[in-house]
Amino acid sequence: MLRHQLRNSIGHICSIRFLKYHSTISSENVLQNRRHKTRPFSATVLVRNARKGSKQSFSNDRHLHGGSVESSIEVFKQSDLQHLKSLQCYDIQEKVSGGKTDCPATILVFDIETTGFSRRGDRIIEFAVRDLMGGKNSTFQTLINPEREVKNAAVHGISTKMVCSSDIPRFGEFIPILLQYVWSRQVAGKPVMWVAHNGKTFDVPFLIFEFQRCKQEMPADWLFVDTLPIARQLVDSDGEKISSASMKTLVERYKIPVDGKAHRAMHDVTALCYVLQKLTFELKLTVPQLLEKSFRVSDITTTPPKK
DNA sequence: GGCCCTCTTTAGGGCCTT
Repeated sequence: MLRHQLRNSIGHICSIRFLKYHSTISSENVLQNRRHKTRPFSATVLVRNARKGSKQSFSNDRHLHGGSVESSIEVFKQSDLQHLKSLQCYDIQEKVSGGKTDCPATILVFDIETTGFSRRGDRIIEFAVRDLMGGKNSTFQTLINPEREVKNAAVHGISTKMVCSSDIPRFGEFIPILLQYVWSRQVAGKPVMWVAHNGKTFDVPFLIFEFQRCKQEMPADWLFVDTLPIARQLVDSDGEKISSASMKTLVERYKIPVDGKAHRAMHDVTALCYVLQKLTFELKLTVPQLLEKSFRVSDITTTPPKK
């Protein structure tokens, strides 16, 4: 039995366990040859200040532009982390010593906040991602300027005033920052596997439409995994399939001690990291099996967004 | 809007995401 054990940056102690490595799908199968190496994330993007006509520099350094772009955000309390550590079955630190693992993909857990549910009519206003491998700069989040009123601030607490500002990057300005982040995390010869809850019908189509609006193409070697259909395979104590597979239900099921505000992107990303760990352990899912369940942008049916 | 389930498949309703 070969285990893939990953470490994320949640206090450097969280782990994810995948049982039974018997891949029928290899990195080479899912990734076109690339020569990326893991690099420090130091994206610098010139963004024109629409109001002042000047140029500003964005990077992933902490607390830039009024906190709109941040890294390494801690959401869970240390006491809660100790509780979670006690639930682990092994010591992840040993398995990732040397900073290398045999995991066949770079796993990026992500979440977005939007102005609503319509992929065509609404826009992304916040993006957060966490590389399960952890380490320095493993997290990344930013507000995004939708250039329109935010009418659902009651849901996530993100107001029009917070995002419709010249110092908040528009999505087109965010894309090169995102690509630089991914580039800094991607391991040579291995694919990037994006993970989101209900990603196939929400997060990923939103990303696709935003890229289309900006006339940009998403990298062909990006794969996506939706945890919602996976979670729907869970059964309750009576052996019946669970009636709800929402994030709220899963957080309660696994007794994940969340802190902070739900429906903020990084909060939900951190919760999903724990859910993914518990989910894959309970269903005995390996990373190769997750890769087999993954889909590509080309698998999503889309029509051009309305302008 | 896509997916899943059932009282179904020539359909309808609920879930899930903000």
